[in-house]
Amino acid sequence: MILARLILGLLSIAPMTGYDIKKHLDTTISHFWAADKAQVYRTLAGLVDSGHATVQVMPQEKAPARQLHHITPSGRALLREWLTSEPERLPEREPFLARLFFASELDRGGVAELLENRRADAEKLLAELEGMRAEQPEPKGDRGLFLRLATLENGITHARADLDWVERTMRELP
Amino acid sequence: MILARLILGLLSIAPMTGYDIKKHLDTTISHFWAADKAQVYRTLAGLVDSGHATVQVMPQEKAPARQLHHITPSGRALLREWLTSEPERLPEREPFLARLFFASELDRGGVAELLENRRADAEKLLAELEGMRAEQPEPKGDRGLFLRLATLENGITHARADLDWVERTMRELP
DNA sequence: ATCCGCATGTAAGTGGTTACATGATTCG
DNA sequence: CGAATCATGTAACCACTTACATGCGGAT
Repeated sequence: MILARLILGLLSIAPMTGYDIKKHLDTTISHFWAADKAQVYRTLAGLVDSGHATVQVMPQEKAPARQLHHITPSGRALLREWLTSEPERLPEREPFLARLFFASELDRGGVAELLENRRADAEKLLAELEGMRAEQPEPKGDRGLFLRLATLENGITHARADLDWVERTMRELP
Repeated sequence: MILARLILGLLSIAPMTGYDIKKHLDTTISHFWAADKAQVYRTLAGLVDSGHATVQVMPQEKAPARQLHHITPSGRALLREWLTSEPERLPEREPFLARLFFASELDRGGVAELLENRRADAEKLLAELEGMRAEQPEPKGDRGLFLRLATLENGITHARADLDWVERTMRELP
């Protein structure tokens, strides 16, 4: 459902193939949504079936024909409707916290190791996100760009918070 | 998979019924993992099938018999193995950020509303988590309790970070 | 030679959600 | 009198993942 909206959002910017969409998902969108290609192709087919997108076949000599997808007016209407509808909250799912919750089955060293590994991961993630942001231009009043950057800032804020938390927890571990 | 481990974790503390497990999931565990009862019962049956748990039927007069589940040695071994195995990272999925990314389809007022709704939600979540923590005792050197509280602290840290971020974003929105 | 990028998809399986189904007891 | 709590589960569905399958061209 949300993937369908995300794809409509991308198609609202420009017509694209499944392959193009997958590339966007893996780069600019990766810090807040993941989807694999099987699902992208399936969802895209669904959007065509329901009339929210149309396909234009572009033959190529050296590769399979590009299936260029265009958003339709009903697709654009659906996108706007989604943006103003009740926000959906996904259930929380944090495998690391699940482990930590039961980590007293391990000895103190085992717990410390679990935390140290998490600290290293958090540091790496933060560096990655900061690297991405460094590549982006300043928004300078462009609201679209500002909002796209804001999603990245959100990721950075959370990554930093997680790192702070893990360092604090390591210091205080009894 | 992770739910199976979580259930083993609970059974390692005390024998429980599916109903008991569901109650724990909805309270102490709710801030980092969600599961509905259909899935709990199915997973529990799977643990029995694979020999990681056994069932003891406790008949009652006024309600259906309690199916009390006990962890087996192989179940406990599996739990420990999980705690020390490579951490799993779930794919990111943040529907709100997905919306924000494409929110320039709306006018400035629409974007401001989206952010304000998020701010209110974040504030509510933070208050809920802080309420939960207020009910908990001080760990005083009890590592198990300290770790369970740490997972809650993690939620609070992130909720606070999100609130800061949304307030900053609202102030800077062009 | 081998891997990466381009470009399409299908098949089978797992994990998770929603709705259905039952029935006694207790509290407001 | 109605809602919540205790206590069990099944059936159907949906979303998502993993593995399979193909094939050319360009770079290392």
